[in-house]
Amino acid sequence: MSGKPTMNDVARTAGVSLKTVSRVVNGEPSVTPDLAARVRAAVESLDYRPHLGASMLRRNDRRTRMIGVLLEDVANPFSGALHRAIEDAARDRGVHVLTGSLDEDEQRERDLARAFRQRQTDGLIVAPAGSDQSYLSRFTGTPIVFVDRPPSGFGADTVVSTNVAGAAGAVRHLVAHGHRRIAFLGDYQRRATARERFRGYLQALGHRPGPVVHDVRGEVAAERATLALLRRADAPTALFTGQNLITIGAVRALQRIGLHQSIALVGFDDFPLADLLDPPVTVVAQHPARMGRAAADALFERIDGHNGPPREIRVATTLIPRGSGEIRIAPAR
Amino acid sequence: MSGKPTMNDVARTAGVSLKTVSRVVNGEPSVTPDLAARVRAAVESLDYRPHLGASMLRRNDRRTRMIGVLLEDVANPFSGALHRAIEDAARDRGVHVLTGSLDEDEQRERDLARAFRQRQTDGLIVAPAGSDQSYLSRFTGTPIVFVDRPPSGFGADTVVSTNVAGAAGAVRHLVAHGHRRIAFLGDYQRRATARERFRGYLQALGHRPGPVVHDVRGEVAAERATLALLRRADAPTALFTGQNLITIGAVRALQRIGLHQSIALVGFDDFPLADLLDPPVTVVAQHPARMGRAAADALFERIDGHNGPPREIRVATTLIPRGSGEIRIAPAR
DNA sequence: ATGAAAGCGCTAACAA
DNA sequence: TTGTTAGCGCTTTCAT
Repeated sequence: MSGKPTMNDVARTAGVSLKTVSRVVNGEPSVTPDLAARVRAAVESLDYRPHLGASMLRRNDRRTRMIGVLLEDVANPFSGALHRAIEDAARDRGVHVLTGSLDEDEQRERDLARAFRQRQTDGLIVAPAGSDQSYLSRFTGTPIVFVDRPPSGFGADTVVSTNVAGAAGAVRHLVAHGHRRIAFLGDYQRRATARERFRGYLQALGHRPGPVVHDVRGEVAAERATLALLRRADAPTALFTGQNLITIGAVRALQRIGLHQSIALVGFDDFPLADLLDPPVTVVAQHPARMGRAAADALFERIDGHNGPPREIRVATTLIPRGSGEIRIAPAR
Repeated sequence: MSGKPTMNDVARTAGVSLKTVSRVVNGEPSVTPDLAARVRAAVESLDYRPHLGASMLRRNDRRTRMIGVLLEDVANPFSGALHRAIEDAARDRGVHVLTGSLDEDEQRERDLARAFRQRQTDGLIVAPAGSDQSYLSRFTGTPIVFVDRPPSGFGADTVVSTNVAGAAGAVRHLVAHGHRRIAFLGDYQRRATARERFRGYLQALGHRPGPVVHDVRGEVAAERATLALLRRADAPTALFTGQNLITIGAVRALQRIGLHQSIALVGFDDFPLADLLDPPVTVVAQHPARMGRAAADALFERIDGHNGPPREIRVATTLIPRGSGEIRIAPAR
């Protein structure tokens, strides 16, 4: 009786059997109002809370009502928005969320996936860091949904942006403003998303692509790459940046050399305060909240027993013209 | 055998007793190498993973190696940074993190705190939404640490910024640049943090405060309040904004009426891209990563049995001059 | 060094 | 309607 009270303590206090307490706690109807009241009083006076772990151990459905979410980094805005949407969907169902940041580390992806599974999470939502998810094939009984990036070597529901169409739209937008030499600055090409965005870029430009820089990683690298690009003899008149941080790095570079009003820029993925910069940055916005919701919905369907083939859910992007993408090409003189 | 393998399945496969498997799995030394090898082989071949819930149920230390973290909103950058720092500290100890967003809803705070406790989390880190945490006094055996905001009606370790000193420093910075009419725009005064920042403002200005607007909530309200302030006869020459979103709202207002180069601004709490705005925004930066780490460290100390009186841990802020706060007062003409 | 029995807190299956 | 018994997967205690 010194530690937390158990069902047995409640039973003793209420003068009923253990099972009667269980019935009341679980809202089974077949209990006399009189007894139920006594049980509830005992629960109240002892401040008894059922032990979910113990109950789940014995229960037939074996649900922990807990899911695991593996994100790139819970501190970045995109991951944060995904996380929040998943949390909201989970809350509607009384499910709690375990999270972990992967930092592009595939070892951590495997470790965390295993650890969460070992905690009997009812399912997993994964924004993959590694380039091989085949280790998940042993995860029988734990539904998995991928988000933001498609998996390799393992099939499951996947929620991703319309990367090709979004990138192509961005580049066509620049073409419509008179640009012909449009540069591409993109993330690691080993990532499917980066490849897709590059594909969209190529698609929009037909067979006349501009200068291309792949495998740009992070803001600082993007700033450097942009500066290098603009010093070239065939310097582009417009930039298409394939990712968040690359866009910000490019903005820094343009401001630094005073070309922010003359070189056009469209970035893939929106970011906070993009509309407050000078000029405001035109982006292809992804919709992380919709993506998170879609991923959670898909996961819960699977948890509820849906058993169809893997689905690919594409979430449309939105071009948001704000200024930087509408800079027209300087008239030849 | 159709579901996940249990320790018993492993024992049968390896031809040893259940307890021997338990010993091997838990790394107890007293097992013959020969038997240990057989057990490990069986574990491997069955892909056996111990059931953490079951083990924790029987174990003496009763640790789930899971903590709960209640934040304002996992999607906002400050909460995200806190969360990430806590996650990193937890990972060092093999602990996993359950999170929940409170959205300033005190009901949700109580519900989630209870729910996490019911899941036997080893401890809780709470950024309180409500103005009364006395319900936590029933949470015996579950250590709690507060972060970002102090609790009311319940004593526990608390990690907060040096709000008074930070705010006073910001205002003195403006005074040093010639300003005398410095406005204060602050969050809900029922929040201790908002009150502290206001106190710092008053402290720096002695008994000659400028125009004050309290209870500004959100970006849009801040923009409106700023516009109203600047239309007044005694319009301030400088603004001190007591919170993130208020700062951004003020920036919008200043840009909109073209006063961003003439009215000085210092904001409490840094935000992404503040340095890319025009002018770059001077802020009193908080250090959410340090705060999260400090909160996690304090919590783990408590979990490990430390039993001293509640501690208040203050994390120093940093004034980051970027431009907006160094605008000098326009010479009288 | 190994194993058998008991039991963590709870629910399923069955009985009264 | 209520209670009894068994047992979820594991660790403890105590015997061998």
